[in-house]
Amino acid sequence: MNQDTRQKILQQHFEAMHRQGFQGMRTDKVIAGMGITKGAFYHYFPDKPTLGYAVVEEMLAPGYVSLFVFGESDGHPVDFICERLLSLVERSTEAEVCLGCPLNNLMQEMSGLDEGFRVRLNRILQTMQQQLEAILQKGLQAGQIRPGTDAKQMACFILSAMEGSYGIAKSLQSRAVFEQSIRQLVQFLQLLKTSNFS
Amino acid sequence: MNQDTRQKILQQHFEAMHRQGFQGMRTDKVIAGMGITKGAFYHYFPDKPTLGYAVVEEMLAPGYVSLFVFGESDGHPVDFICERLLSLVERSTEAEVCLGCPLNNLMQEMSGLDEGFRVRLNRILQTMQQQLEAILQKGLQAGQIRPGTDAKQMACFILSAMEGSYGIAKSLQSRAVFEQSIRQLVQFLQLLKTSNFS
Amino acid sequence: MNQDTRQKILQQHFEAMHRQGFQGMRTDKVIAGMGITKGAFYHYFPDKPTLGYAVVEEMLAPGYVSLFVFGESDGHPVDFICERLLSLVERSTEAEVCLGCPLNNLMQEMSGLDEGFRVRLNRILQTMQQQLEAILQKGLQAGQIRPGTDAKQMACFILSAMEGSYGIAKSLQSRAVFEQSIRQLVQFLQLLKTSNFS
Amino acid sequence: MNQDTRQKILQQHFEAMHRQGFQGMRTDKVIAGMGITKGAFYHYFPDKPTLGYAVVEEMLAPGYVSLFVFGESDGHPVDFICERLLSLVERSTEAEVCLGCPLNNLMQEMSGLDEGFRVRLNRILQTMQQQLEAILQKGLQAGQIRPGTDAKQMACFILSAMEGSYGIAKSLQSRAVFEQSIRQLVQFLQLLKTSNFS
DNA sequence: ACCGACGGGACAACCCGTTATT
DNA sequence: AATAACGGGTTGTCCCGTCGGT
Repeated sequence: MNQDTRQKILQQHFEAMHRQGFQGMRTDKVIAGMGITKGAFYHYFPDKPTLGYAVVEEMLAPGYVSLFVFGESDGHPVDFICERLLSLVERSTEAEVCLGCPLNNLMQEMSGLDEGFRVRLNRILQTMQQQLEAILQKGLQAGQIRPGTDAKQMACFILSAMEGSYGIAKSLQSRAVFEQSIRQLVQFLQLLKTSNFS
Repeated sequence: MNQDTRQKILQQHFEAMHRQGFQGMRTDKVIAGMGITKGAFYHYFPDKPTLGYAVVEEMLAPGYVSLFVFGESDGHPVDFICERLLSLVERSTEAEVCLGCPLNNLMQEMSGLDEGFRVRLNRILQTMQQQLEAILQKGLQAGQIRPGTDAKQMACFILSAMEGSYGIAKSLQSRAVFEQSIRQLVQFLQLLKTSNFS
Repeated sequence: MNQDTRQKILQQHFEAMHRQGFQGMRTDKVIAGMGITKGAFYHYFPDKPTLGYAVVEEMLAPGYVSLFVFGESDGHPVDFICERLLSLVERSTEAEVCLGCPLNNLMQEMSGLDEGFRVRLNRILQTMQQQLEAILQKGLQAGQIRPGTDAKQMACFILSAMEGSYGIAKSLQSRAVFEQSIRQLVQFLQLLKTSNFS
Repeated sequence: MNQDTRQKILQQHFEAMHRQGFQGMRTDKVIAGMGITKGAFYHYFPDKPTLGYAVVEEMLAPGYVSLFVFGESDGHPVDFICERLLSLVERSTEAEVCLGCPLNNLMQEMSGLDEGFRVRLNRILQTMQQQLEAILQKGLQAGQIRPGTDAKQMACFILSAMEGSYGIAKSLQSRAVFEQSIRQLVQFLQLLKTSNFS
């Protein structure tokens, strides 16, 4: 396995999927654009869906499952989560926001159509949810987070608001909207802190 | 113009787009499934994109632009918004949640690819945003909403969280997730009320 | 349905199947050779197998199921069958023998691979077998055929010898072989007559 | 030359050809199924047709050319031939009959398409024909077979009926049909004996 | 207003064979 | 003796749109 060629195929198709969606992406166009041939493509991947799954697992997942990894010295749980959300904003360019969050794009397009995509995308989603849940749980036990907060539901809501912000900003083609929306989320999350309640 | 046929074409294609997306929808199949022929379709619509635009404007838009219409007797602005959000939850079935919000689906799929879709979908989005903004503004002026709240940004955030909830719930194929996520949003929104702060 | 175009598609593909077999036949080549386009082909047939089935039922079957239709005034059963077998020889040209019997060709190629072909080809085979069986039965009851002859098994054997003759002659590319082989069969069949036994 | 690998390639491809025909057989699949790679295949065979020819000569031919080898002590010529035909029936399983006679399958599929196959398959056919012819000739000279019998034509007919029986039985997927058809042939052949005529 | 035959360009997947390499 | 990457032509199928008719 020439991992170099395989990696290049994955990379180019990841970008094409990001731009046009999985269904809209044309493998032959991408292949021609790379200067390789169909033979090379089908040597590494049996078909288009399998390539798509590989893109999800090898290109998409790593960036997401490492987003909310919480260490001992990462301070207040809420601050950590907020910092991570804001880092998404800082890192993203106008162009990237306009293309949308690759994870969100694929979920909306493929989750309802293809089992293989759904399970892989949900795996990412659930990992992030569990990470957030664990962080919030820790804060609850440490008395840093307002009692009564449902860690699991809150984790789910954070993901919803985060992906929703990506989605609305994509449609409105505006990084500013993304930033504002995430900042609103962050403001709300601050209210989860024990100290912010009398 | 037999508006009946036209309407049926719109309806059937709306459902197909909801299920498979615009690109995934095959006009051939939908037409055959209706028991009519290509001639009928191309009599009313010059091509596939134009049909798509008509679906957005005539099938999609009405339901959304009427969602946040605020009357004099609708009580506290925040309560109104929350009530409207919860009505979305109540009205939706498991199946509908799994198919996703038609507006969100289309935005994620087509906003980056087709100008015609983007402007029409954004029109819906902006209408809802302005309605929410106006409602919040009213609450601010009446002293019902905590001063310092940015009405425009909050409107945008509400839409993000709402559509994000739809999106995550769709991928996880769970109406329960949708409900919990919207309820979390509602809880946060309650904190905007003046009375909830000491 | 423009039966004219459909019929031409069937005719051309029948000939191509006769020459190259079903798997070896390339629809696009045949289509191009006809001067029509893929659009026309797929308007009449959903896929290649379905076309193949139509060829079997509409092009192949008629000639075979009408071969052994026995009337009141057709004389001695054995003579009738022999006459029909010899008519096959007379009608066939050197070229036709070299291409083989279309029925036999398809049976050998497709019966083991495709259920749809097998049932349709067997339908033809069984019709011929039942016709032969009925003819022989009649001869038995009329005392024209040697008692003890198993009509069903004999019918089956006649078909085997007939198709086998086609097959061997095809491989040896020789109409003469076909003729000699059928004549041997005819000689044997004469021995079934009551009068030929002392 | 590692004859072991070469032999395994031949064996596996022989089976695949028996199942799917030469054109239907995919060298890719067979090679992958063996756990070897293309390099091994193309080390021993320059291309697919050449492999096919080797299968015919090394796998197919031996079994057929040894079928009708007549010794001094083999008794009455007709009985010998009948015994050999019945041995085919006895040796064959239901599954084998359903797959068809490898020789017959290949002849019907490839004789009209490929010169290389035709000459090799005809070589087998002609060997068997000459063997049968010689046996019958011997019987004629010894007065064991009815004078007037044309040894060459009869040899040809026997092969036709034998392969035809295989073919019809294959299509009908029934070993019983094969057995009955061969038994009918055997009964007819008994009539060639001098002693059976008054 | 609607029908249905057809054009025509994609597009995914298949599969035989070559070549550099060890 | 054998591997694995890769080339590249082919094949079946799909599907949007057109056009002449009724």
